[in-house]
Parts: sequence; structure tokens; C-alpha cells
Amino acid sequence: MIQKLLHEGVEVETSIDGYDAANFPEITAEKQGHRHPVHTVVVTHFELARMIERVNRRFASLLRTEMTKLGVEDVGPAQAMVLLAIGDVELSVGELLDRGHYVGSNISYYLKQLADGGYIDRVASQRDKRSARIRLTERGEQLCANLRDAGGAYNRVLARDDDDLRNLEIAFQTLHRLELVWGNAARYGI
Amino acid sequence: MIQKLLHEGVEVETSIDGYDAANFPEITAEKQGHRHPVHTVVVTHFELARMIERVNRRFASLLRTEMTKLGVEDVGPAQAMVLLAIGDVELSVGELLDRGHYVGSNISYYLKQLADGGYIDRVASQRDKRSARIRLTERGEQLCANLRDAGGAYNRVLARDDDDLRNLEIAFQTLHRLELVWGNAARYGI
DNA sequence: CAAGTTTACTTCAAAATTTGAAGTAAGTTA
DNA sequence: TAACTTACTTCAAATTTTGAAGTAAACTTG
Repeated sequence: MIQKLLHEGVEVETSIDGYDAANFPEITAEKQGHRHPVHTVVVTHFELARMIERVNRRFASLLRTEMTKLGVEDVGPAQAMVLLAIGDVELSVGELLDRGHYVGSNISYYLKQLADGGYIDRVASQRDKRSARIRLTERGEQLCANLRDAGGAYNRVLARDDDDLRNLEIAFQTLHRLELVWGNAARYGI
Repeated sequence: MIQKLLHEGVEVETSIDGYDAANFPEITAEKQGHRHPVHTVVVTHFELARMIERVNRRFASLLRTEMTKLGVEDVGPAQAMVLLAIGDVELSVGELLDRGHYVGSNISYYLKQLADGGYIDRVASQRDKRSARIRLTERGEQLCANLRDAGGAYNRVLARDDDDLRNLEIAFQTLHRLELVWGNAARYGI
């Protein structure tokens, strides 16, 4: 029964928290013609992608707001994400590319701005002089720390109890699976 | 014990599928100083956001590839996402804005291109002539159908069994919660 | 070890996307 | 009916992303 649905999408049941299928007419419309009456919706490949796109947009604008509050003017949210991706370790540009699935020239561009703003240091590796080693400066660490501070409030709202923790874990790992599937498909075809 | 962690992040346990904490040194680095030895990582607010950003990038490039395969040249993946957001119903620009949390001028811009390409029809509403009613044309529906067709393969890979289904559901709903929390925070402050 | 290849990144220009301020025209309200 | 709000559009500017070259160091192979 479920197998028959796989061409169409992924059968799921509601509902976490305030979520209500009625908010998603475009989804509920797709459950036509199968047997479960209520509290069963079908999440397709594209539903997920659209959700991810929306959530990403929301987060970017949130981050922009936080940065404005912090008085950061010289770099934008995209660059801040790069800083967070670097974290507290020293790494090469290539490693950074892997971390965010960025395109090379894109990261290069961001790193230039971040270096100009004094948020990172770049040193040519001793072992391999082609490879630039990147690390946060005091200033970069400070910005990350401030952002993480501001983020604490969200962590508290999002993770109220064990159920939330479990769900966040599953969401994280499922997204990772999407990342792999979509990434491999891009490289080798599905 | 968990409550103490909430300032830092969300405690979770591994692992779905091929996921291995070793792939995420930036996360495992954060589990310093708490008691679980292995298979326990901390997913912060920003870990999730970065994951979402990455997955979104992957999907966009996948979509671009699919569209190239289909020979679609006149619109890009962002516009295709708008088409998918419209779906098979007729709606106003405002409703579309809500569906994707777009900015008005942005959607206007996309709709112009989609209309120029013959993918959508816009008709002024009879009841309220300010309001444009949008709907897919034959051509728009065809593109969506083709994309959905191509997407079937991903649905099959992603949803192999009941466990997958459950996880995808939870991921979807958890993302929806993120959407709400991040969105409300943006509007009212947290 | 010289010549060619690959790797690791950078640069630049062009394209795509997003934002924000200003505009228009229809509806609503006082 | 004047003022305000809503629903969108337009345009210019900013931001982000792509893609094609380019550079220089490291490998590899005859």
C-alpha cells in the first residue's frame, strides 16, 4: 500500500506541535484517492525542498536582523555563515568548500571580504604553498560568539523537552540524508 | 542535565543511515565537557541552519540540472520553485507570498518572467481588481509534471521503508516549526 | 629533470537573485 | 470625498552566484 505511493510521495502522519495539515492545502490536495481519512498527508520530494527553501529564507533574514542589532555593517549573513562554518578550527579553503558545498570562486569572494573586514586570517600552508589556511581572528570569533549568544534564545524555544530534542535530531539527520542523496544524484545521476 | 545544555544547543544521539558523527568535526568539537562518550552530538540552532543552507544549495543545483536536461532555458530553478508553489490551484500574488515567504517585489519579478515565458496566466480578479489571479498554463503544468516525474526517483530512494517515512515526516514538521519560530522572532522579536 | 598535468585556489565579468524605495490603481473608511 | 489602506508593480541598487580564465605550486612521467 505504501509502496504504491512512492511514485507520488512519502506518506506521513501529522502532527507535531501547532502544525495542522489545513495550513497546507497544496499538500492535502495530494492525498486524494487513498484511504486514511484525516491526519495523513503526503510529503513529496518537492514539498521538502520548498519547505527547506522557505526556512532558509526565514533564517537568512533573521540572521540579517541579528547582525544589524550587533551593528555589523561590513559583511552580510552569507559571510557570517562562512564564519560559523569555519568555527574554531584552522582549515583550508578546500575543506571549507566541502563543509558548505560552496563553489570555489564564491568562497574566494567571501573570504576576501572577510579578510578585508578583519574577521579571518589567511596563511599559506607550509607543507603546500598552494593551500591557504584560514582561521578566525579575534574579531571573527567575537562575531560568532555574539551570534551564538543571540541564538541561545532560539535553542531554548526549539528544544523544550525530550520530544523536541528527538525531533530536532531526526530532522538534522534526515536533512543530511537529503544532502547525500541530492548531492550524489548531482554527481553520478540517480 | 539536558536543560543545562539548552544554552549551548540540542542534545541528540546518532545515527540514521550512513550518517557518522566523524563527518562533522565541527559538531563533535562542541560536545566537549559533557558525559556521554560517543554517539551523542549537540545540534545547535546554527548547525541546523547551516545544514538547511547546504541542502538548499544542493537541491537548487539538482533542479538546475533537471531543467537543463528538460531543455528549459528561459527560466531558472528559482522560477521553477514558484511554479511548484502555485501548483494546480488558482491563487493571488498575496497567497503566493505566504506560501514561500517571498518578498513582494521578488515574486512580481519572477511572475513577470514566468508570464513572458508562457508558464502562467495572470487575470485581474473580478471582485477586487487590485488582486491578480495566477494560474499555470498548459506549458507551466507540463514543466511541473516533468519535474515531478523526474522527482519520483528521489522519492523512491528517500522513502525505502516505514522508518524513512516517519523520519521524513518528522523532518518536515520540525522544519515547519523552525519556520514558525524563526518567522515569529523576525516579526515580534523572540 | 624537463614537460605536461593536476591541484588549490584567485580574479574578473556577467548573470541571477534579492532588497528597498517609490509608484499606481483599486478598495475602504471617516 | 479626502485620506488611508491594500495589492501589487517597477526600477535601481546591492548582494549573491556562476563560469571562464588565470596563477602558482605540486605531482608524474618519459
